[in-house]
Amino acid sequence: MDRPYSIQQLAQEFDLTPRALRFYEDKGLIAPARRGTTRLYSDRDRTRLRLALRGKRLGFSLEECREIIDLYDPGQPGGARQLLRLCDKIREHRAQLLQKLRDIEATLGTMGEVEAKCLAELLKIDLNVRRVSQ
Amino acid sequence: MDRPYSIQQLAQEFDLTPRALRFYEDKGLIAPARRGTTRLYSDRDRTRLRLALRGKRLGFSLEECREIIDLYDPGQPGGARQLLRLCDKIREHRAQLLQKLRDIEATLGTMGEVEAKCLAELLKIDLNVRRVSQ
DNA sequence: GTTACAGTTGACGTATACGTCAACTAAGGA
DNA sequence: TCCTTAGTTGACGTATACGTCAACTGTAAC
Repeated sequence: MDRPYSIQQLAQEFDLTPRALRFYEDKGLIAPARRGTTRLYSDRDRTRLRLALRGKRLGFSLEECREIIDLYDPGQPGGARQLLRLCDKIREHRAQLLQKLRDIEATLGTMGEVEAKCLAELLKIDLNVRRVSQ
Repeated sequence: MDRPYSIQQLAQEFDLTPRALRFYEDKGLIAPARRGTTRLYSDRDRTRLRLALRGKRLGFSLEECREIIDLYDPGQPGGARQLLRLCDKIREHRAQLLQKLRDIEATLGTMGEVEAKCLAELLKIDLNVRRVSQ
């Protein structure tokens, strides 16, 4: 279950280019193993990539994505000081996410109203057409 | 209630620079009136700006923000063809928003788990400290 | 062995979203 | 009238996130 992926396989699966994957590696988002010079992507890399793209869709920069991923995928638990910093970062990112949540809800709300007006307008036009064509 | 805002006032209110406001104008997000060469921002400009920044926070490009804003702030109702295109765009943007919503929920979920583990770890450390210091 | 092909490392190019600076202007106060 | 201040238009610079191409390498199949 742990056979490695080639860069092309991973790129296809996530609809990216090899260039993008190498770029993400450069930014510390993933760190695939190597056989010679060739990159071998593990399931862990795949998971980190999935999280990174999730962050991207939410408008986080790659740097922020790396931060978030490293929260989820920590090496060692670390000491109390580290853990407190981790909790702080979590709270910070959560605040941002909740803001985005409010933004989405507001947008969906207005969008619904606009759609309703739009449909009402279309209905009026349709009624006119039927009236004239009779 | 409709006194115009200077570029500095608007910039301060939204924590932007005048340069950013002029850039947004260049991209068609806002179109302030002029007294001579000086820009005068109306409440409508203010509203469009608010919507634009909301879009930005959600990771939309300025171009996409313009599209979204123009959905909300249409000039004339337009014919049936226009209205149908409008509905299509609404559905498209709604799909993107719902995807972001799922992404946020997933992220918040994992974040909660990580935080719980983190707090548990801190508690363990704290207990050890108390035990040793007695 | 060699041919084909996937992969690698630079290096430069590009789109987006502004920052920064220079040079000019228009308006209001001493 | 002169000076200060806010605003204007270029123009170039910069960070992010890759695209693109060139030149090389390693590996697998024949």
